Amino acid sequence: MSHTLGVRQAQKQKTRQALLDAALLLLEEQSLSSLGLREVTRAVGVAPTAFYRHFRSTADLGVALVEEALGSLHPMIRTTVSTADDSEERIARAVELISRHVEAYPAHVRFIARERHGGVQPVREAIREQLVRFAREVKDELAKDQQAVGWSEDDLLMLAHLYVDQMLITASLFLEALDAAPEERERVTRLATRQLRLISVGRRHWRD
Amino acid sequence: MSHTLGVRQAQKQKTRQALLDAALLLLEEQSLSSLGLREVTRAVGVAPTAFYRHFRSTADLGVALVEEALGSLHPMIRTTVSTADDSEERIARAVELISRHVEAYPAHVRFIARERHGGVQPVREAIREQLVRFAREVKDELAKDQQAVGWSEDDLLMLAHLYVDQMLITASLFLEALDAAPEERERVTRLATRQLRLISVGRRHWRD
DNA sequence: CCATGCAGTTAACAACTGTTCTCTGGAATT
DNA sequence: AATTCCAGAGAACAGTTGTTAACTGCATGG
Repeated sequence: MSHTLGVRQAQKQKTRQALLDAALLLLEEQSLSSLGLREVTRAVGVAPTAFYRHFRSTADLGVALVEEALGSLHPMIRTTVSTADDSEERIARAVELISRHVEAYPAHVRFIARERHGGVQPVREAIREQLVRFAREVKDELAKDQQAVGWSEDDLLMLAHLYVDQMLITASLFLEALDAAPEERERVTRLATRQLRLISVGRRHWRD
Repeated sequence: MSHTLGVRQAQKQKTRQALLDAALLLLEEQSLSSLGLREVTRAVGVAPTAFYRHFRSTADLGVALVEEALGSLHPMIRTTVSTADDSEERIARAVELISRHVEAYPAHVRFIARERHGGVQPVREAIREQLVRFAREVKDELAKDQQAVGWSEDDLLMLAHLYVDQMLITASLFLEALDAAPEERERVTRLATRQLRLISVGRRHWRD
């Protein structure tokens, strides 16, 4: 806001972003726990020691990637779930939204799916933390709906987590189908749609 | 069956199992894609080159671990879902069964959760293949139930995948809660129970 | 009993890793 | 205009990795 940051810091952020981008690319066919510091700097074209100017370790870089990746997932999840009442068209729209997001940011989706249960503890925790935040937001969104009158806070949070997990599973399926035949993507769409539908039916008849 | 296998092959299988065990132990705090061949042999106490007598690569060892880990998950999933009609007590029993399994084979559960979306393609495919098999079996089990009269094959398979995924999510939550306070495990139990309950409600009111 | 098979060993290789210390050029500050 | 600061370079380190080749000892089958 105050002023455009100097040439110095601009260049620094530029190489920092280059490191993040290169890492994300390399992580398409390996996990973070095997990603080497030199490997990343080599891909960017800077000296290995330059890495330390930006990150303490590759685990540290991983945590930064969590922020970036879930920063892009955030608006997607909000939009998806805020329109997640039961009507058939809205479920279809939610699935479509997930599909589009996977096409737009495949590397981000892959990273989160892979490192959520991956071998680097700080990264796992960062992801878990963010997903808990998301679930809470989803819960707040669900609470606004008229369907939620008889629901306890705990039950709403339970449903929210179900939605968030289901969303990640669906995104992961779309990811696997990315370079497959279009009919495969159609299959995933229909599967995800019906699973969401079943959850919605359960939600509608919960208070019995 | 035919005859007890010779001293030679017995010893071979013994070190092979030792390699698998050591690998599983090392994989508690890293992913397969960073697991080194020498690391494993060092832990067992054999020469690095001995590794090649049993596995082509660590990826190959990973595929073998999939067989082992899902071999132990197999009966668990069958039992869980075959008793998965709607009654409250049976849901509770299923969750209890998952919890017990995680306590009995934490390393197996961790391995599957971690490598399902991990960085080693052959292992990912092996896991996916096995889970599809499981889902098919679960589908067949569901088809036997009286509730399944109006259901199409596709819808049954859809529900089966939902159950399988939910089971893995729950197992993973129990795993994280393993060395936490007992109250945390109780929280996971109640969460998983209600999520399964919601799916059951959706299942009961599906044909509307 | 002797010859073969084969699980595991030893040694060596080129390549790679993370981390340290020292240095440099140019932007930022005074 | 002079000084400080600091992102990145360069070189070197001890340690690691996967893979090769040639070997040894012992259980096995003829």
